[in-house]
Amino acid sequence: MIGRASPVRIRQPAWWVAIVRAGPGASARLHSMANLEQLLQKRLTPAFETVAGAPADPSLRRSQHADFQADGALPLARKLGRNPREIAADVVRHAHLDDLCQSVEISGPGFINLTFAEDALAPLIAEMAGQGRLGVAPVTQPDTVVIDYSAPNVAKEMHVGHLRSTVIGDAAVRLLEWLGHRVIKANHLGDWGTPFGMLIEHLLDIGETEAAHELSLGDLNSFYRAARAKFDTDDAFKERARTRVVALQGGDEQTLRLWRLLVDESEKYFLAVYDRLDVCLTEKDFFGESFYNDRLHPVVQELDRLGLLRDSEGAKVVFPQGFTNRDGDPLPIIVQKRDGGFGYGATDLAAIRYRTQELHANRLLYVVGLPQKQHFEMVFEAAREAGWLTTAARAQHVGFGSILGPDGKILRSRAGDTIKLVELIDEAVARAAALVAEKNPDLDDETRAEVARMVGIGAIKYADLSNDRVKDYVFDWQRMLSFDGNTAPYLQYAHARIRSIFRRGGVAAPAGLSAVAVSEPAERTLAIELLAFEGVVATVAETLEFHRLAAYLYTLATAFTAFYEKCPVLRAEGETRESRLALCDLTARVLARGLTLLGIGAPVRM
RNA sequence: GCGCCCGUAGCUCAGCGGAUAGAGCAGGGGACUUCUAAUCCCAAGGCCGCAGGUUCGAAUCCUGCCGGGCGCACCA
Repeated sequence: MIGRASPVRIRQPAWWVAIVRAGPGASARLHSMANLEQLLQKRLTPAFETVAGAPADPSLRRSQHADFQADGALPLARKLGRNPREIAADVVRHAHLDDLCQSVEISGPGFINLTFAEDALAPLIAEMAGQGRLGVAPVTQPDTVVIDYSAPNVAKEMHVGHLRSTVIGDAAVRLLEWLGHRVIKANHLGDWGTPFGMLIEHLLDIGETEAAHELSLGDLNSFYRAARAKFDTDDAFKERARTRVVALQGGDEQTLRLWRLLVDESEKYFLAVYDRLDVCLTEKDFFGESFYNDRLHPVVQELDRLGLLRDSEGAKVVFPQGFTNRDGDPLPIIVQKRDGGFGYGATDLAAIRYRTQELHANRLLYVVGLPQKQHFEMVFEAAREAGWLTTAARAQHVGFGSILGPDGKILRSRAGDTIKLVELIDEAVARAAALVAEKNPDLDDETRAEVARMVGIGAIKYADLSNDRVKDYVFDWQRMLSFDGNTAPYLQYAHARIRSIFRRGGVAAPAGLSAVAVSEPAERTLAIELLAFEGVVATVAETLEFHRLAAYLYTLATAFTAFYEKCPVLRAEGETRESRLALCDLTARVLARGLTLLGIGAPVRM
């Protein structure tokens, strides 16, 4: 019953890169007009093909020298035996760009610098502003995605080790659901296994009422420790615990009732934590290890029938291809232990089989720490060999690094214990409340409390999501709660500040504009940034690299600030004012949407 | 031993085949009768761990080292 984020694992820092098994289907999506890169891609690809005589990548990217640059002419030089500048010129001749670009220049060794025309940007922004979905169309072919995340252990406290899985998994749920995929949240609760013998016996010792009381208070650690202490020191207790495990696995009704009590109380507690953390997990999302109990024997039988099952030192195992141990021998997944019990390998295989064959999922995400990378590689390989993971379905280990303290070691309390998640949340909200009170004393108590909650929780989540998830990151209150830099409070403030423009001006966002002026450089920069939203969302949906979305939002907020410095809004008049108000509103909506996708609230005032 | 990950400015991090390597923080210098200064501007700060290689072009790809960390059967 050691959950996926077991402290044993978390204690050990590691940086493991997630494998992204590129399956056959990045989800199909509609071409969006509100994506400048895609527009250029569509125009340049045929031109490159014509010039090269074969499909050739235009190699488009954002540029410091123009809005975009296409570098695809350079690699063609050798292939075609021509000067790359001439190739670039040829491509430009064949590409229809007049209606999009005000300038197309060839520079350096053969870069094509592309600058959009105001007349092209104006209606695109107007169109984006007119849509609720901000230029991001729902997918045409939704995936059925199972996201396996959070995974706390029954009768054990949720601690910082569960933070990343919960936060990253929650962001994945929000993003993929928003894009129109069918998302199934799978909270792989550690609710089964040998420790339940001692936990149930301890429960009996102190009485059900007292046990329920302790657990409902969230005092899970002391409950677990007390059980553990007796188990380690009291032989009679140890024997009772062993007997109890047998009864549990044998389906003894009284034992199952007590087990259920433990699970129920723990689930209530976890739900309270999720609520405080503002994550989407509900009581319907618990798919604990015990859920697969009935499906373990069938897994063994089917592996046997397929000829994949081997006997090794008395245990039933499978040897997925391509893995060896320290002696160079094949590395097994233990399916059934020598004593007849099942290990996590069996549960994980049963879960894959269930998810692909019964839930008909075609994308499986495992938001689990990087030390388990090899384990998942092996399980995925075994599942492929068994035919449970086919080319139509893909599994992705969404791995992540550790959270470090200021000393560069795994984050712990000063006493050296793991830090409870609730304590972390309390501190974040308390710090945020102090900050908000100091910055804006005019807010009423209720608003201030609500803002503090959004800022505090947002700071924790954003600190996590704005870092490349495969790397470790340093947990630092000062930095994550700063209103400067790439932080949640900065983005939230940028959003609130825009909303205050409308409040102060007593105006509503203009609707139904056919064009939004982007003649000022700061307007142009902001417009181009806004139109990049769709591309970023699509990329992140595939890679689950949420720090890219975070970086985008920060760049957008920066672009807005520059615009706001240079371009008066309420003091402007006529069409200019309308147009700028539209830019303000659109920026605020993209910021709010982006933050929402990350699971972070965007207060309208703060 | 085999395998995997990380090493970029003083600090925290982006960039991962394209032009002079970018932010934020800290430190230096400026800008407030404000559309929220909870802000912005300027300057300074880099043998992109080291050495080879591939390429028209390498922080980015390959190989080998160095440093830090992790995994390698009945715990998940």
